[in-house]
Amino acid sequence: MIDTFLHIRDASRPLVIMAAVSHLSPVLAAEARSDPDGAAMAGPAPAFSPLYQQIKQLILQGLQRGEWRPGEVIPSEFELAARYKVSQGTVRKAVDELAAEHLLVRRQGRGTFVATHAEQQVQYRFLRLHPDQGAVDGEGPAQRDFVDCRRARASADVARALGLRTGDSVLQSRRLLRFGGVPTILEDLWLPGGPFKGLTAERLMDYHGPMYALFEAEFGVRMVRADERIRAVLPDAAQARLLAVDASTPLLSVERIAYTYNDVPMELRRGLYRTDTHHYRNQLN
Amino acid sequence: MIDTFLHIRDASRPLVIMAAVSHLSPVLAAEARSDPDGAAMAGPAPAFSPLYQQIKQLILQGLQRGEWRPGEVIPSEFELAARYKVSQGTVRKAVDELAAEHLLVRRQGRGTFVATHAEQQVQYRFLRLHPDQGAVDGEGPAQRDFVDCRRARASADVARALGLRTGDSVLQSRRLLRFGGVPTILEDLWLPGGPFKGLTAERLMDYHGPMYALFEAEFGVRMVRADERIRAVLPDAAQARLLAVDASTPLLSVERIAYTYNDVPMELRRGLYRTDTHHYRNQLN
DNA sequence: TAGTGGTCTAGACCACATC
DNA sequence: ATGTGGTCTAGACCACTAA
Repeated sequence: MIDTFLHIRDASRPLVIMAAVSHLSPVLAAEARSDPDGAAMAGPAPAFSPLYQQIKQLILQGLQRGEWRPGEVIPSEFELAARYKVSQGTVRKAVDELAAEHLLVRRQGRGTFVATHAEQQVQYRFLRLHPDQGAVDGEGPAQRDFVDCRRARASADVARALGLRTGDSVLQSRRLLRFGGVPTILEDLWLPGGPFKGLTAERLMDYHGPMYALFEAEFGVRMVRADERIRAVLPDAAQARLLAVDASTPLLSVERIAYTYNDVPMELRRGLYRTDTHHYRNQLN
Repeated sequence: MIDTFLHIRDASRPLVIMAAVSHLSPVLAAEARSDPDGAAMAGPAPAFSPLYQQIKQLILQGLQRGEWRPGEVIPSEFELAARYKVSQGTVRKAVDELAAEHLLVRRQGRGTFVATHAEQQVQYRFLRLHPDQGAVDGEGPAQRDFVDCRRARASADVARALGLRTGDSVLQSRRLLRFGGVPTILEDLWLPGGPFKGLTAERLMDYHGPMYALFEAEFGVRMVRADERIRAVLPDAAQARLLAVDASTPLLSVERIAYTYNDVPMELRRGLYRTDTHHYRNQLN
C-alpha cells in the first residue's frame, strides 16, 4: 500500500509543470547552446520544440562528437533520462526516431547501439542494383578492381557536390565491380581531402571489405543517408571498354552524394551500371 | 487529494494483468478471426503479437472493408480505444504506424483521416522524375495524350505481374506526358479487369486529374505502395517517334507494380523516361 | 467552448540477454 | 539474478480546430 503514495500529485506535479513550460522555453537551452554551429541557424527558427526533439538533438550531438562510436552501446534509457532530467518515456521517443533513421539500433535485452556499416551482413549499404534472376539477395561477393586512385584537385562540379571550393584537395578513384566475373559496375568516386586527411591511394586500394566501414573505423566518418540522380546514358570509349560492352549499349548513370550527420556531404560517386542482366530496384511508399 | 486514489493499485491491477495475458493469447482473437483470408497464412505464424499490432490489423481491415473511405475521418482515438477495449495509448501506437505508412493522416485538432490521392497537392504520387533545372518541385501541369486505350487479354508477363492468369481481361492503355510541350514520358499501363469492372476506355480518356483519385472514388481501389525496376534501354521505332527522339537515344525504362492493401497488385506500368532534361531522383536511408 | 491529436510523465509487467 | 528494451496503461496538460 505504501508505493501507492508514489503517485501523489504533490510529488509529481512540479515535474509536469516544468515539462509543460519547457515546451516554450527549453530547460535544456544551456546544454543545447554548447552546439558550436547551430543547425537551426537557417530560417526564423521555431524558437521551441518538443522535449523529446531536444533530447534527440542532444543524442545526435553525442554521436557527432564521437562520445559513442559506431558499434558501441549508448547508455540505457534510464541513464539518459537521468542525465537529461526527463522521463524514460521521453528518451524512448527520441531514441525511437533515431532508430527509425537508422542512426541507432535497438536490441532487446542488450541495449541500444550506434549503427555501423562494419559487422553487418550487407556489403553495399546503398547499392540498389539486383540481378534479374538468381539469389533473392545478392549473388555472392563482387570482385573489385581499382582502375585508378590518386589525390587530385576538385573540379567545379565535384567541389559543388561536396561543398568544397574548386581546386580543393580530393581523393579520386575509379574502380570496376564484377559479379560472377562479369564487369557490371564502373564507379568514379571523390572524397573530400580534409575529413579524410591521411587516407592514401595505397591504403584505399589495399583495403578489402566495405568502404564505409573503413571510413568509420579510421576517420570517424559515418554515412547517414544519400541522394541519387539516375539517367540513361551511352558510355564513352574508355567506359565501354572497361565494362566490355558496345559503345551503343545504354547504361544507367547513377550519381550519388552521401551525407554524414547534419547533411554534410562526404562522398560523391558516379556509377555506370549495366542493366542487361541487372536492374535498379526501388520501393515507393 | 481525492483523485490521487485513482492511481491505487487495486483498481488498475486487473487491467494490467489482462493486457499482459493478451500478449500471449489475444483477447481480440474472436473479432480478429473474422478475417476471411488470413494474411499471416505464410509461415508457421507468430501465434501471438503485441496488442497494438492486433489493433493495427483491425483498423486495416476496416480500411479494406471500406468502413472508412479515403478522405474521411476515422473515429477518435478514445472511441477506437473503447471499441477495442484497450487504452488510448495503445490505439495511438497502432495509428502511429499506419500514419507512418501513409495509410492514415493525422491532423491536430481535427482528427485522423484516411489517406487519399484526391484533394492533394501532389499530382503524381509515385513519379520520381524531376527537371534538371527550374522549379524545386514540379514544373507546372503536364499535358497528357492518350495514344491508345482498350480492353485486352493479359499476356503471360502482364498476368504474372498482376497476379492474374494469361488471357484474363485487362484494361490496357498507352499515354504520352509532355512537360512544357516536350514529350518526356511514354507510359504503358495495365489494370486488372475484375477490380476495375465497368471502367471503359472512354471513361479513362475523358477523365482529367489524378488517375489514382479516379480509382479511389469510382472503384474503391487505393494504391498503397509500389515497386519499381529501372533499366537503361533504347526505344523501338514507335517509341522513338512518340518521344521525338532518335532511336539511339538511351532512355530510362521504369516498370512499376502498384499494390493496394495486403500486397495485392492492382496496376502495372511500363514507362520510358527521357533523361536529357530530367532525372530520376531517389533518397536512400 | 468542446473535442481532437500532441507531449510528457509514471509505473507495472513481459521478453530477452548476460552473468 | 540483474538489467535491457518492449508493451500497456493511466492521467495530466498543451496546441489546434471548429462550432
